[in-house]
Amino acid sequence: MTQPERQIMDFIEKHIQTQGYSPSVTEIMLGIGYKSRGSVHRYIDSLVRKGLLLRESGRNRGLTLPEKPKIPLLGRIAAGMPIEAIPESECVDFYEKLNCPGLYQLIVSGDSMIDAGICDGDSVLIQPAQSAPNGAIVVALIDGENATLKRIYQRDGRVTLKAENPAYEPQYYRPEQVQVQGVLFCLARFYR
Amino acid sequence: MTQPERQIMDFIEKHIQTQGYSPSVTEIMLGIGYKSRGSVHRYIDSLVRKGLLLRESGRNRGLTLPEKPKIPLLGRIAAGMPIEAIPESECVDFYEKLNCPGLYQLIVSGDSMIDAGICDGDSVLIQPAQSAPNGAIVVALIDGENATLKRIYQRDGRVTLKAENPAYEPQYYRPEQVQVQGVLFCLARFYR
DNA sequence: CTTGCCTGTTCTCGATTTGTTCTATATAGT
DNA sequence: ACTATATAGAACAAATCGAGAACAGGCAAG
Repeated sequence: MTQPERQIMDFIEKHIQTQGYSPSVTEIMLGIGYKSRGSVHRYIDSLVRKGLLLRESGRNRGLTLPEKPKIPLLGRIAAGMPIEAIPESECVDFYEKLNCPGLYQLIVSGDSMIDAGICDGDSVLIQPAQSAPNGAIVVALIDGENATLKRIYQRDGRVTLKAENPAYEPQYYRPEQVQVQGVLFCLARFYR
Repeated sequence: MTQPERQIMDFIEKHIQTQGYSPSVTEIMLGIGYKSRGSVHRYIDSLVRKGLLLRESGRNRGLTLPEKPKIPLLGRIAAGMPIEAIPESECVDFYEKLNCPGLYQLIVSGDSMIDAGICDGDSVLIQPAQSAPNGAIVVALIDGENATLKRIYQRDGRVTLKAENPAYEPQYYRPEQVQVQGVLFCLARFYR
Protein backbone atom coordinates (compact mmCIF):
# COMPACT_ATOMS: atom_id res chain seq x y z
CA MET A 1 0.00 0.00 0.00
CA THR A 2 1.53 3.32 -1.06
CA GLN A 3 1.39 6.38 1.14
CA PRO A 4 -1.68 7.98 -0.50
CA GLU A 5 -3.43 4.62 -0.57
CA ARG A 6 -2.75 4.22 3.14
CA GLN A 7 -4.09 7.73 3.77
CA ILE A 8 -7.29 7.06 1.84
CA MET A 9 -7.73 3.68 3.50
CA ASP A 10 -7.39 5.25 6.93
CA PHE A 11 -9.92 7.92 6.04
CA ILE A 12 -12.44 5.35 4.82
CA GLU A 13 -11.97 3.16 7.88
CA LYS A 14 -12.40 6.09 10.21
CA HIS A 15 -15.47 7.33 8.37
CA ILE A 16 -17.14 3.94 8.41
CA GLN A 17 -16.34 3.52 12.07
CA THR A 18 -17.66 6.92 13.14
CA GLN A 19 -20.51 7.49 10.63
CA GLY A 20 -21.48 3.91 10.03
CA TYR A 21 -21.44 4.22 6.26
CA SER A 22 -18.99 4.69 3.44
CA PRO A 23 -17.76 8.19 2.53
CA SER A 24 -18.25 9.53 -0.99
CA VAL A 25 -15.34 10.12 -3.29
CA THR A 26 -15.80 13.86 -2.87
CA GLU A 27 -15.69 13.59 0.90
CA ILE A 28 -12.48 11.61 0.72
CA MET A 29 -11.07 14.22 -1.66
CA LEU A 30 -11.86 17.05 0.72
CA GLY A 31 -10.76 15.08 3.76
CA ILE A 32 -7.38 14.23 2.30
CA GLY A 33 -6.84 17.55 0.57
CA TYR A 34 -7.02 16.62 -3.11
CA LYS A 35 -8.67 18.90 -5.63
CA SER A 36 -9.86 16.21 -8.02
CA ARG A 37 -12.16 13.29 -7.58
CA GLY A 38 -10.47 11.48 -10.45
CA SER A 39 -7.27 11.01 -8.51
CA VAL A 40 -9.06 9.66 -5.49
CA HIS A 41 -11.05 7.34 -7.68
CA ARG A 42 -7.89 5.95 -9.19
CA TYR A 43 -6.49 5.08 -5.76
CA ILE A 44 -9.75 3.45 -4.77
CA ASP A 45 -9.57 1.36 -7.93
CA SER A 46 -6.12 0.26 -6.97
CA LEU A 47 -7.20 -0.67 -3.46
CA VAL A 48 -10.16 -2.64 -4.78
CA ARG A 49 -7.93 -4.46 -7.24
CA LYS A 50 -5.64 -5.42 -4.41
CA GLY A 51 -8.59 -6.73 -2.43
CA LEU A 52 -8.00 -4.27 0.39
CA LEU A 53 -11.37 -2.66 -0.22
CA LEU A 54 -14.70 -3.89 -1.50
CA ARG A 55 -17.04 -1.92 -3.75
CA GLU A 56 -20.70 -2.47 -4.38
CA SER A 57 -20.85 -1.26 -7.95
CA GLY A 58 -23.82 0.85 -8.96
CA ARG A 59 -24.45 2.00 -5.41
CA ASN A 60 -23.49 5.33 -3.96
CA ARG A 61 -21.26 5.17 -0.93
CA GLY A 62 -20.81 1.52 -1.63
CA LEU A 63 -17.36 0.98 -0.16
CA THR A 64 -16.98 -1.68 2.51
CA LEU A 65 -14.01 -3.09 4.33
CA PRO A 66 -13.14 -6.73 3.72
CA GLU A 67 -13.60 -8.93 6.73
CA LYS A 68 -10.40 -9.99 8.39
CA PRO A 69 -10.31 -13.24 10.30
CA LYS A 70 -10.51 -11.50 13.59
CA ILE A 71 -11.70 -13.66 16.40
CA PRO A 72 -13.29 -11.83 19.29
CA LEU A 73 -11.81 -12.55 22.69
CA LEU A 74 -14.84 -12.95 24.89
CA GLY A 75 -13.44 -13.81 28.26
CA ARG A 76 -12.03 -16.50 30.46
CA ILE A 77 -13.63 -19.82 31.03
CA ALA A 78 -12.98 -22.05 33.97
CA ALA A 79 -14.13 -25.23 35.58
CA GLY A 80 -17.39 -24.53 37.29
CA MET A 81 -17.12 -20.78 37.00
CA PRO A 82 -19.07 -18.41 34.78
CA ILE A 83 -17.38 -16.75 31.83
CA GLU A 84 -15.63 -13.74 33.18
CA ALA A 85 -16.27 -11.19 30.49
CA ILE A 86 -13.43 -9.08 29.23
CA PRO A 87 -14.71 -5.50 29.08
CA GLU A 88 -13.82 -4.40 25.57
CA SER A 89 -14.43 -7.04 23.00
CA GLU A 90 -10.81 -7.38 22.07
CA CYS A 91 -10.13 -8.98 18.76
CA VAL A 92 -7.24 -11.22 18.09
CA ASP A 93 -5.92 -11.13 14.57
CA PHE A 94 -4.38 -14.55 14.17
CA TYR A 95 -3.32 -13.69 10.67
CA GLU A 96 -1.22 -10.89 12.11
CA LYS A 97 0.13 -13.02 14.93
CA LEU A 98 1.18 -15.77 12.59
CA ASN A 99 2.69 -13.38 10.09
CA CYS A 100 6.15 -14.19 11.31
CA PRO A 101 8.68 -14.68 8.53
CA GLY A 102 10.24 -18.10 8.22
CA LEU A 103 7.69 -19.88 10.35
CA TYR A 104 7.11 -23.48 9.43
CA GLN A 105 4.87 -26.22 10.67
CA LEU A 106 5.55 -29.71 11.93
CA ILE A 107 3.13 -32.37 13.01
CA VAL A 108 3.93 -33.93 16.34
CA SER A 109 4.29 -37.66 16.45
CA GLY A 110 4.43 -39.38 19.78
CA ASP A 111 3.67 -38.54 23.36
CA SER A 112 7.02 -37.41 24.65
CA MET A 113 5.83 -33.85 25.33
CA ILE A 114 2.46 -34.80 26.74
CA ASP A 115 3.00 -33.10 30.08
CA ALA A 116 3.65 -29.83 28.27
CA GLY A 117 0.22 -30.19 26.69
CA ILE A 118 1.65 -31.17 23.30
CA CYS A 119 -0.10 -34.25 22.02
CA ASP A 120 0.28 -36.73 19.20
CA GLY A 121 -0.98 -35.16 15.99
CA ASP A 122 -0.76 -31.55 17.11
CA SER A 123 0.68 -28.92 14.79
CA VAL A 124 3.62 -26.99 16.10
CA LEU A 125 4.74 -23.80 14.41
CA ILE A 126 8.49 -23.38 14.58
CA GLN A 127 10.47 -20.20 14.30
CA PRO A 128 13.90 -20.90 12.80
CA ALA A 129 16.73 -20.16 15.21
CA GLN A 130 20.25 -21.29 15.89
CA SER A 131 20.03 -20.99 19.64
CA ALA A 132 17.43 -20.83 22.35
CA PRO A 133 17.18 -19.76 25.97
CA ASN A 134 17.30 -22.40 28.69
CA GLY A 135 13.97 -24.06 29.21
CA ALA A 136 12.62 -23.31 25.74
CA ILE A 137 11.03 -26.03 23.67
CA VAL A 138 13.06 -26.49 20.51
CA VAL A 139 13.50 -28.61 17.44
CA ALA A 140 16.93 -30.09 18.00
CA LEU A 141 18.99 -32.07 15.55
CA ILE A 142 21.09 -34.69 17.33
CA ASP A 143 24.32 -35.91 15.73
CA GLY A 144 23.10 -34.42 12.47
CA GLU A 145 20.58 -37.22 12.13
CA ASN A 146 17.63 -37.13 14.42
CA ALA A 147 15.33 -34.18 14.84
CA THR A 148 13.25 -34.07 17.97
CA LEU A 149 11.02 -31.70 19.87
CA LYS A 150 12.29 -31.28 23.41
CA ARG A 151 12.88 -28.80 26.17
CA ILE A 152 16.49 -27.67 26.12
CA TYR A 153 18.88 -26.77 28.93
CA GLN A 154 22.48 -25.74 28.35
CA ARG A 155 24.70 -25.64 31.39
CA ASP A 156 27.95 -26.94 32.80
CA GLY A 157 29.24 -27.45 29.29
CA ARG A 158 26.62 -29.95 28.31
CA VAL A 159 23.22 -29.94 26.72
CA THR A 160 20.20 -31.60 28.24
CA LEU A 161 17.17 -32.47 26.15
CA LYS A 162 14.26 -33.17 28.39
CA ALA A 163 11.01 -34.79 27.35
CA GLU A 164 7.88 -33.80 29.23
CA ASN A 165 6.82 -37.31 29.98
CA PRO A 166 7.94 -39.34 33.01
CA ALA A 167 8.34 -42.38 30.75
CA TYR A 168 11.29 -40.70 29.00
CA GLU A 169 14.59 -39.96 30.70
CA PRO A 170 16.43 -36.70 30.03
CA GLN A 171 19.20 -37.12 27.49
CA TYR A 172 22.61 -35.51 27.89
CA TYR A 173 24.82 -34.48 25.00
CA ARG A 174 28.01 -32.64 24.23
CA PRO A 175 27.24 -29.19 22.77
CA GLU A 176 28.64 -30.13 19.36
CA GLN A 177 26.20 -33.03 19.11
CA VAL A 178 23.11 -30.87 19.33
CA GLN A 179 22.07 -28.30 16.78
CA VAL A 180 19.05 -26.10 17.47
CA GLN A 181 16.93 -25.75 14.36
CA GLY A 182 14.09 -23.68 15.69
CA VAL A 183 12.10 -22.59 18.69
CA LEU A 184 8.51 -23.51 19.39
CA PHE A 185 6.42 -20.49 18.45
CA CYS A 186 2.86 -21.69 18.60
CA LEU A 187 0.83 -24.81 19.14
CA ALA A 188 -2.31 -25.36 17.14
CA ARG A 189 -4.72 -28.23 17.43
CA PHE A 190 -7.81 -28.53 15.26
CA TYR A 191 -10.80 -30.49 16.48
CA ARG A 192 -13.16 -30.12 13.55
CA MET B 1 26.10 -11.29 -2.29
CA THR B 2 28.70 -8.54 -2.31
CA GLN B 3 28.80 -5.86 0.34
CA PRO B 4 26.94 -3.16 -1.64
CA GLU B 5 24.40 -5.73 -2.80
CA ARG B 6 23.83 -6.74 0.80
CA GLN B 7 23.42 -3.08 1.74
CA ILE B 8 20.88 -2.44 -1.00
CA MET B 9 19.02 -5.64 -0.21
CA ASP B 10 18.74 -4.62 3.43
CA PHE B 11 17.47 -1.19 2.47
CA ILE B 12 14.82 -2.66 0.18
CA GLU B 13 13.69 -5.19 2.79
CA LYS B 14 13.46 -2.55 5.45
CA HIS B 15 11.55 -0.19 3.18
CA ILE B 16 9.06 -2.85 2.15
CA GLN B 17 8.59 -3.88 5.75
CA THR B 18 8.06 -0.36 7.08
CA GLN B 19 6.33 1.30 4.12
CA GLY B 20 4.63 -1.69 2.62
CA TYR B 21 5.85 -1.01 -0.89
CA SER B 22 9.04 -1.01 -2.90
CA PRO B 23 11.40 1.98 -2.81
CA SER B 24 12.37 3.74 -6.02
CA VAL B 25 15.91 3.60 -7.33
CA THR B 26 16.37 7.25 -6.34
CA GLU B 27 15.25 6.55 -2.79
CA ILE B 28 17.69 3.67 -2.51
CA MET B 29 20.42 5.91 -3.87
CA LEU B 30 19.73 8.58 -1.27
CA GLY B 31 19.26 6.04 1.49
CA ILE B 32 22.58 4.32 0.82
CA GLY B 33 24.49 7.46 -0.06
CA TYR B 34 25.19 7.02 -3.76
CA LYS B 35 25.08 9.99 -6.10
CA SER B 36 23.94 8.12 -9.16
CA ARG B 37 20.91 6.03 -9.94
CA GLY B 38 22.87 4.12 -12.56
CA SER B 39 25.06 2.40 -10.01
CA VAL B 40 22.15 1.35 -7.87
CA HIS B 41 20.37 0.06 -10.92
CA ARG B 42 23.36 -2.10 -11.79
CA TYR B 43 23.30 -3.77 -8.39
CA ILE B 44 19.58 -4.33 -8.59
CA ASP B 45 20.09 -6.00 -11.95
CA SER B 46 22.61 -8.30 -10.36
CA LEU B 47 20.29 -9.17 -7.47
CA VAL B 48 17.43 -9.89 -9.86
CA ARG B 49 19.67 -12.11 -11.98
CA LYS B 50 20.59 -14.08 -8.88
CA GLY B 51 16.92 -14.51 -8.00
CA LEU B 52 17.32 -12.70 -4.70
CA LEU B 53 14.94 -10.01 -5.82
CA LEU B 54 11.95 -9.93 -8.11
CA ARG B 55 11.10 -7.11 -10.48
CA GLU B 56 7.79 -6.42 -12.13
CA SER B 57 9.06 -4.95 -15.34
CA GLY B 58 7.34 -1.87 -16.66
CA ARG B 59 6.04 -0.91 -13.24
CA ASN B 60 7.42 1.76 -11.02
CA ARG B 61 8.43 0.65 -7.57
CA GLY B 62 7.99 -2.87 -8.80
CA LEU B 63 10.57 -4.62 -6.63
CA THR B 64 9.32 -7.45 -4.49
CA LEU B 65 10.99 -9.96 -2.27
CA PRO B 66 10.75 -13.57 -3.36
CA GLU B 67 7.54 -14.79 -1.82
CA LYS B 68 7.84 -16.71 1.35
CA PRO B 69 5.27 -19.45 1.69
CA LYS B 70 2.55 -19.04 4.23
CA ILE B 71 3.47 -21.77 6.66
CA PRO B 72 5.06 -24.74 4.98
CA LEU B 73 4.22 -28.11 6.44
CA LEU B 74 7.62 -29.76 6.55
CA GLY B 75 6.94 -33.10 8.10
CA ARG B 76 6.46 -35.02 11.27
CA ILE B 77 8.69 -34.80 14.25
CA ALA B 78 8.97 -37.37 16.95
CA ALA B 79 10.92 -38.29 19.99
CA GLY B 80 14.23 -39.69 18.86
CA MET B 81 13.22 -39.98 15.24
CA PRO B 82 14.32 -37.90 12.28
CA ILE B 83 11.92 -35.55 10.62
CA GLU B 84 9.92 -37.56 8.19
CA ALA B 85 9.67 -35.27 5.25
CA ILE B 86 6.31 -34.80 3.60
CA PRO B 87 6.96 -35.06 -0.14
CA GLU B 88 5.36 -31.93 -1.47
CA SER B 89 5.92 -28.95 0.68
CA GLU B 90 2.30 -28.54 1.54
CA CYS B 91 1.28 -25.19 2.84
CA VAL B 92 -1.30 -24.67 5.49
CA ASP B 93 -3.37 -21.58 5.11
CA PHE B 94 -4.42 -20.76 8.64
CA TYR B 95 -6.30 -17.79 7.27
CA GLU B 96 -8.52 -20.21 5.43
CA LYS B 97 -8.82 -22.65 8.29
CA LEU B 98 -9.81 -20.01 10.82
CA ASN B 99 -12.17 -18.24 8.46
CA CYS B 100 -15.13 -19.86 10.12
CA PRO B 101 -18.03 -17.49 10.76
CA GLY B 102 -18.99 -16.89 14.36
CA LEU B 103 -15.82 -18.25 15.84
CA TYR B 104 -14.85 -16.67 19.12
CA GLN B 105 -11.99 -17.05 21.51
CA LEU B 106 -11.84 -17.85 25.20
CA ILE B 107 -8.87 -18.04 27.47
CA VAL B 108 -8.73 -21.17 29.56
CA SER B 109 -8.47 -20.73 33.28
CA GLY B 110 -7.64 -23.74 35.41
CA ASP B 111 -6.37 -27.23 34.89
CA SER B 112 -9.54 -29.25 34.59
CA MET B 113 -8.83 -30.25 30.98
CA ILE B 114 -5.13 -30.87 31.43
CA ASP B 115 -5.28 -34.50 30.32
CA ALA B 116 -6.80 -33.37 27.04
CA GLY B 117 -3.75 -31.18 26.51
CA ILE B 118 -5.63 -27.99 27.32
CA CYS B 119 -3.67 -25.94 29.83
CA ASP B 120 -4.19 -22.88 31.96
CA GLY B 121 -3.82 -19.80 29.77
CA ASP B 122 -4.43 -21.48 26.44
CA SER B 123 -6.69 -19.92 23.86
CA VAL B 124 -9.62 -22.00 22.71
CA LEU B 125 -11.54 -21.08 19.60
CA ILE B 126 -15.19 -21.93 19.93
CA GLN B 127 -17.71 -22.51 17.20
CA PRO B 128 -21.19 -21.53 18.35
CA ALA B 129 -23.57 -24.47 18.48
CA GLN B 130 -26.68 -25.59 20.35
CA SER B 131 -25.77 -29.23 20.48
CA ALA B 132 -22.76 -31.45 20.16
CA PRO B 133 -21.98 -35.10 19.52
CA ASN B 134 -21.13 -37.33 22.45
CA GLY B 135 -17.53 -37.00 23.50
CA ALA B 136 -17.03 -33.52 22.07
CA ILE B 137 -15.46 -30.80 24.16
CA VAL B 138 -17.96 -28.00 24.59
CA VAL B 139 -18.64 -24.74 26.33
CA ALA B 140 -21.60 -25.65 28.51
CA LEU B 141 -23.76 -23.32 30.53
CA ILE B 142 -25.00 -24.99 33.71
CA ASP B 143 -28.25 -23.83 35.30
CA GLY B 144 -27.96 -20.67 33.23
CA GLU B 145 -25.17 -19.47 35.43
CA ASN B 146 -21.87 -21.19 35.07
CA ALA B 147 -20.03 -21.67 31.80
CA THR B 148 -17.41 -24.35 31.67
CA LEU B 149 -15.26 -26.20 29.18
CA LYS B 150 -15.87 -29.92 29.45
CA ARG B 151 -16.29 -33.10 27.51
CA ILE B 152 -19.98 -33.87 27.10
CA TYR B 153 -21.88 -37.15 27.03
CA GLN B 154 -25.63 -37.38 26.65
CA ARG B 155 -27.20 -40.74 27.36
CA ASP B 156 -29.84 -42.48 29.44
CA GLY B 157 -31.70 -39.19 29.73
CA ARG B 158 -28.98 -37.40 31.57
CA VAL B 159 -26.00 -35.26 30.67
CA THR B 160 -22.49 -35.95 31.91
CA LEU B 161 -19.86 -33.25 31.90
CA LYS B 162 -16.47 -34.81 32.32
CA ALA B 163 -13.28 -32.97 33.15
CA GLU B 164 -10.03 -34.40 31.82
CA ASN B 165 -8.30 -34.40 35.16
CA PRO B 166 -8.48 -37.21 37.71
CA ALA B 167 -8.82 -34.61 40.45
CA TYR B 168 -12.27 -33.70 39.17
CA GLU B 169 -15.25 -36.04 39.29
CA PRO B 170 -17.68 -36.22 36.39
CA GLN B 171 -20.79 -34.17 36.99
CA TYR B 172 -24.26 -35.40 36.14
CA TYR B 173 -27.15 -33.12 35.18
CA ARG B 174 -30.66 -33.24 33.90
CA PRO B 175 -30.77 -32.24 30.22
CA GLU B 176 -32.65 -29.02 30.97
CA GLN B 177 -29.86 -27.89 33.29
CA VAL B 178 -27.18 -27.90 30.61
CA GLN B 179 -27.11 -25.64 27.61
CA VAL B 180 -24.40 -26.13 24.97
CA GLN B 181 -23.03 -22.79 23.84
CA GLY B 182 -20.36 -23.92 21.47
CA VAL B 183 -18.02 -26.67 20.39
CA LEU B 184 -14.25 -26.60 20.69
CA PHE B 185 -12.91 -25.82 17.25
CA CYS B 186 -9.26 -25.15 17.73
CA LEU B 187 -6.69 -24.82 20.44
CA ALA B 188 -3.94 -22.26 20.11
CA ARG B 189 -1.07 -21.65 22.46
CA PHE B 190 1.55 -18.98 21.86
CA TYR B 191 5.01 -19.36 23.30
CA ARG B 192 6.67 -16.19 22.09
C1' DC C 1 -43.57 11.90 -12.93
C1' DT C 2 -39.80 15.76 -13.36
C1' DT C 3 -36.12 18.37 -11.53
C1' DG C 4 -31.76 19.19 -9.55
C1' DC C 5 -27.95 17.83 -6.94
C1' DC C 6 -24.80 14.35 -5.53
C1' DT C 7 -22.11 10.45 -6.84
C1' DG C 8 -19.39 7.21 -9.51
C1' DT C 9 -16.86 6.80 -13.47
C1' DT C 10 -14.04 7.79 -17.47
C1' DC C 11 -11.17 10.66 -20.14
C1' DT C 12 -7.45 13.97 -21.30
C1' DC C 13 -3.59 17.10 -20.27
C1' DG C 14 0.70 18.71 -18.39
C1' DA C 15 4.15 18.06 -14.81
C1' DT C 16 6.85 15.03 -12.28
C1' DT C 17 8.81 10.69 -11.05
C1' DT C 18 10.83 6.50 -12.41
C1' DG C 19 13.37 2.75 -14.85
C1' DT C 20 16.74 2.24 -18.01
C1' DT C 21 20.71 2.94 -20.93
C1' DC C 22 24.64 5.30 -22.18
C1' DT C 23 29.12 7.67 -21.76
C1' DA C 24 32.67 9.82 -19.08
C1' DT C 25 35.37 9.92 -14.98
C1' DA C 26 37.55 8.09 -10.84
C1' DT C 27 39.69 4.34 -8.36
C1' DA C 28 42.22 0.07 -7.43
C1' DG C 29 45.08 -3.69 -8.69
C1' DT C 30 48.80 -5.35 -11.55
C1' DA D 1 51.02 2.85 -17.80
C1' DC D 2 47.33 -0.46 -18.52
C1' DT D 3 43.20 -2.93 -17.35
C1' DA D 4 39.19 -3.90 -14.86
C1' DT D 5 35.82 -2.19 -12.09
C1' DA D 6 32.99 1.26 -9.63
C1' DT D 7 30.77 5.58 -9.68
C1' DA D 8 28.89 9.85 -11.53
C1' DG D 9 26.05 12.08 -14.43
C1' DA D 10 23.32 12.92 -18.70
C1' DA D 11 19.61 11.56 -21.52
C1' DC D 12 15.31 9.39 -22.88
C1' DA D 13 11.01 6.81 -22.81
C1' DA D 14 7.53 5.07 -20.01
C1' DA D 15 4.87 5.20 -15.91
C1' DT D 16 2.62 7.84 -12.48
C1' DC D 17 0.45 11.72 -10.54
C1' DG D 18 -2.80 15.49 -9.72
C1' DA D 19 -6.10 18.54 -11.89
C1' DG D 20 -9.92 19.25 -14.38
C1' DA D 21 -13.77 18.33 -17.74
C1' DA D 22 -17.51 15.57 -19.11
C1' DC D 23 -21.21 12.25 -18.70
C1' DA D 24 -24.50 8.79 -16.89
C1' DG D 25 -26.86 6.85 -13.03
C1' DG D 26 -28.55 7.26 -8.13
C1' DC D 27 -31.37 9.61 -5.06
C1' DA D 28 -34.49 12.67 -2.78
C1' DA D 29 -37.52 16.82 -2.92
C1' DG D 30 -41.13 18.86 -5.18
